[in-house]
Amino acid sequence: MQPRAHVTLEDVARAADVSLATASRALNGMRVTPQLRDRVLAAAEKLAYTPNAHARALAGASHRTVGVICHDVTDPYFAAVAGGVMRVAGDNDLLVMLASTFRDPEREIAYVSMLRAERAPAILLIGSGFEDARWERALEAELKPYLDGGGRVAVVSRHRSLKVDSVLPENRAGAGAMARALLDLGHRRFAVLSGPRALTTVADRLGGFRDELAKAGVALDPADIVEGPFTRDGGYGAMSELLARGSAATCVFALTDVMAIGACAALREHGLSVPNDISVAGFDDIPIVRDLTPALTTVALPLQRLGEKAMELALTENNGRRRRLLRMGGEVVLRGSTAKVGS
Amino acid sequence: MQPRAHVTLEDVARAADVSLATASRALNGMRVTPQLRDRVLAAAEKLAYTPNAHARALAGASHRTVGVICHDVTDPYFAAVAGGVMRVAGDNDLLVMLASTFRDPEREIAYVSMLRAERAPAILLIGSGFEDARWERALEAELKPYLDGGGRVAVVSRHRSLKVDSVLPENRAGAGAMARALLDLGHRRFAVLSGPRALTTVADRLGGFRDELAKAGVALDPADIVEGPFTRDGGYGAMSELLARGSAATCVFALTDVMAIGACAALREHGLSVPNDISVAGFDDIPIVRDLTPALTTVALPLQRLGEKAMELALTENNGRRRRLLRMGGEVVLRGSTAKVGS
DNA sequence: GCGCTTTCAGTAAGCGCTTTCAGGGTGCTA
DNA sequence: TAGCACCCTGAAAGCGCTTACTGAAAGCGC
Repeated sequence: MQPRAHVTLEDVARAADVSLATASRALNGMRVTPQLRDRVLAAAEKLAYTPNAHARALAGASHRTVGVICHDVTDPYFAAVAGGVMRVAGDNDLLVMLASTFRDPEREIAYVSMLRAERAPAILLIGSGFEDARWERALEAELKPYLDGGGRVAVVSRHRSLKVDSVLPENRAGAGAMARALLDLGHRRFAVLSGPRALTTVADRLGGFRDELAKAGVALDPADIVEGPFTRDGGYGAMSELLARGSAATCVFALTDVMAIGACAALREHGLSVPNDISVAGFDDIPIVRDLTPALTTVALPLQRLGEKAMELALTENNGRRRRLLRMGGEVVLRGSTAKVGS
Repeated sequence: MQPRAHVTLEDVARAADVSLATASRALNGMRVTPQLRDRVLAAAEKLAYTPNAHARALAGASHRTVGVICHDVTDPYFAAVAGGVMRVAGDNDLLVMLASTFRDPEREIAYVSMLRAERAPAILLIGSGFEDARWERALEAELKPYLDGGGRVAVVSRHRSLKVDSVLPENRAGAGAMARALLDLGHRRFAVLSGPRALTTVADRLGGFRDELAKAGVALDPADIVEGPFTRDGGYGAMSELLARGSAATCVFALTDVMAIGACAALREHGLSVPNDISVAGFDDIPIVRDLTPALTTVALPLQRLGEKAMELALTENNGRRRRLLRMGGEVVLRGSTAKVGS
C-alpha cells in the first residue's frame, strides 16, 4: 500500500462513505448517528488521519497551544518559571511551546511574529526586557496588532515598555532586604556581581541594594561592582576579576543565583572558603542552590508561581481593559554561604 | 482608527491598489516592478500586516520551525541537550519550539500530533522511551504518516521501538566503565538508585553496571537497589529509603546526576560525609555537578553534542533510507564524591 | 512598421477544514 | 391519513494565502 502524502478529511469521508460535513462532525464529537460516527472513526483510525491544524485554524477553529518565550531554557531560572506556566496550562488542557531567544532581540521578535502568525491564543514573555528604544518599538509593533486581534499577552518581569498584564518580582525591594540582612550580619564592605546594565532587572536589583546600603551610610565603591553575563561563567569571570582587583569586600552579592554559583567556583579555585573568608549571596532561589555546599543565601522568589500567575493572567479575561500588574515579593533566605563578620 | 481583528493580504492589496497576487509576490520578494513593490511594502508596514501562517502553510509554503519534545525542560539533562539542538537550529536559521511531556505518554502523542498537524519540517524526541507496547504503537501510528508525508524525525536515546534516525548514548558501556572505575577504588559493596524500570535507559544503565560487577565476581544485592523517579527528590527519597534499610554499601551509584544530587542531600541530612563515609557517583555530567561540593563523579555524556547531532540528523537528507544510528560514548570522570575504600 | 518573444500584473483555482443553510426522512398529533 | 415539528445529513461557501495560467503591454529583429 502506497501511503499518500497526507490523509485528508476527504479520504476519511470517502472511506466511510459519508459527506465531508458528517466526517468533520463525527470527528469533533457533534451530533451524528452512532452508526455513522463509528464508521467515520474507524476509517480515520485505519488511515491514521490527523487533521491539518492549519486548515482547521484557517477555517475558524481555535487551537490550544500557547507560546512562551524566554531567554534561555538552559537557565534554571527560566526553567522554573516555565515549569509554573506549564502546570497551569496543563490544568487547562493547553499545550505549551517554549522558545529561547538567547537574548537576541531579533529572535524574540521572530518568535512573537511566528506565534502571532499561528494565531496562538496567548503569548507569554518571560524575563527582563532590554532598555533599548528601537527594540521596544519593534516588539510593540508586533504585539499591538496581536492584541487587537484578540491575542492575549502576559509578561514576567519586564515593565518599562510593554503595556500588558505583568507579573513583577519585586527586585528592588528584594535587593534592599538582602542589603539589610547582610548589614545585620555585620558586613560593611560589599562587592556586587552585576549583569548587563541594559537589563531592567539589573538596574532594579543593583539600585535597590545600593540605596539600602546608602541608608545605612555604607557606600558601594564602583570598583567593587563587576559586570558580566547573567550566566554561571559570567559569575565565575566577574568573581575572578574582582579577586584580581584585590577587593577588600567581605561579602559578595551576585545579582542572580546562577552567577553566584560561578562566583563560588572561582573562590574555591582561589583557595578561599565560603563563608569563612568571604560571604556570598545570590538572588532568585533557583532549586539547586539548596543542594550546594554551603547552601546559598539568596532572595527567594516564588519562581514557579511567577509562571503560574502569568499563565493565569493570560487565561483570564480582562474586561476592565486596564493593564493588570501583579507584584510578587521576594524573601531573604539566609543559608550557609553567608556568615557574621569576624565569626 | 478602529483596528480590524486581522489585517489580511487583501487589505494590503486594496490599500496598495494592486491585486492579491501582486501583493503576495511583492511580500515574498518575487519579481515585481519596484514601484509596485514599494507601494505594497508601505501598505503592509502601515497596516502592521503579518501573514497568517496557517493560510500560508495551507497554500503550500513550508515554514521554518522545528519541534523538540522532551520529558521535562526543568531537568538540566534535557535543558543541556535542548541547548545543543538550538545551537544547530540557530545556525540554520530555524526556530525551535520546545515541549515538555512530563513523562505523560498521552501528552507526548498530543505534541507529535500537533507538530505533525502544523507541518513542522522536523520533530525531535529527546529522552528515554517507555517499554510499553501500547504507547509504542500509538506513537508509531502518529509518526509513520508524518514520515510518509516527508517529515523528518530524529530521536535521542530511545532505540527499542522507533525506526528513525537516532543518537544513542552508550548507557550500557558507560555504566560498565563506571563499575570498573569504582571497583578500582576498592569498593565491593554497591547500592544503586534506579529510575522507573519501564525506561529503556534504566534497563541499560542498570544492566551494564550489574554485568560489569558480575565479571569481577561482585553481586548486586536486590535489597541494595532502590527505585525512584528520575528527579532530585526521587534521588533524595531513594537514598533515604536505602539508609532506612541500613545498607552496608560503601558506594552509591545513582542512574542520573539529578538523582545523585538528591542522594547527597539526604546523606548530608543524615550526618554522613561524602566521600568519607560513603562514595556517590552519577551519570550524565550535567553542568551543575562540577560546582557541587564535593564535585560529583559521573559518566560524562556530551549532552550538548547529543542535541547537535540529533538536529543534524534531522536536517540532513537520508537517501540511503536506512535508519542511521549514532552511538556516542560516555567517559567516567572521577571527582571528589568518590574515594578509595578505607582512605 | 509587422509579428515575434519577453515581462509582469491579474484572474482564479485550490490547500483542508468548519459551518451555515436546505432538504429529506422520521415520529408525533389531529 | 394528512400535517407539523424535529433531527440529521449533505451541498456549498468561505477562512487567507500561493501559484499556475491568462492576457496585455512592451521590446526586439527584419
